[in-house]
Amino acid sequence: MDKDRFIQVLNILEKEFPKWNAPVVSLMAKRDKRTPFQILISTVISLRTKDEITAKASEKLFELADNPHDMLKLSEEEIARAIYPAGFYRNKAKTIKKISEIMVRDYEGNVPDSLEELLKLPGVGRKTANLVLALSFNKPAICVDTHVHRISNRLGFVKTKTPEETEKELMKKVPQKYWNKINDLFVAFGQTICKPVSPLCSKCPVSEMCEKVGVNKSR
DNA sequence: AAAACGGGGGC
DNA sequence: GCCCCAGTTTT
Repeated sequence: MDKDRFIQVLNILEKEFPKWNAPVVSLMAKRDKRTPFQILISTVISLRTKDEITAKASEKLFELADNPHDMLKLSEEEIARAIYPAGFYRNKAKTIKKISEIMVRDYEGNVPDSLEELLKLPGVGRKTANLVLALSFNKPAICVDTHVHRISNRLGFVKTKTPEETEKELMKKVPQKYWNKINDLFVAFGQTICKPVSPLCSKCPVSEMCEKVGVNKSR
């Protein structure tokens, strides 16, 4: 699959899943009204967690604290309780607390806006850092989660083993103006149609361009 | 009853 | 590279 077809896929998916209105991407629904801190914390909560649950857990936590200073007033137990349904709650609570501490101590309560600084934060890897850059600071970034990794490979656009390889390949092959659309569209697409197991190829709007129609497993 | 879930860290 | 975190939803 060449570059033009990949972009064609993005365009088709964009019609299928209009911006801010994707069927299940509720984490994104209010993101333009969220502060960078809220987006960062939501993204931490979202690790290995569906976005509807993420959205609910985030709202509950933000009722208690929506900035790093207030967050530090909460105990780990209180944070864990608020985000409990999202899973990995103890790890995430610790991470949220540490991040808040670092923001207050080193960044005057702000979220750093460079990839290097974000990656230094505990619990923040490439996926999280890139998503924060894209959503909080409107910077071009390709956020490669399991959906982006899987779908890019299924389409045959890349042949990679790790998300990091996928990120590099996509950055090479896709013009920058499309970078921020990829994650949005592939997550919506991946959760509803191009699912990891038993994808709904018969309902897929881009099956004609897919090299793996009828696959039954992840890649 | 299993497997899967918008990863990341520790080893 | 492997294993852990974890409850809820889906198959």
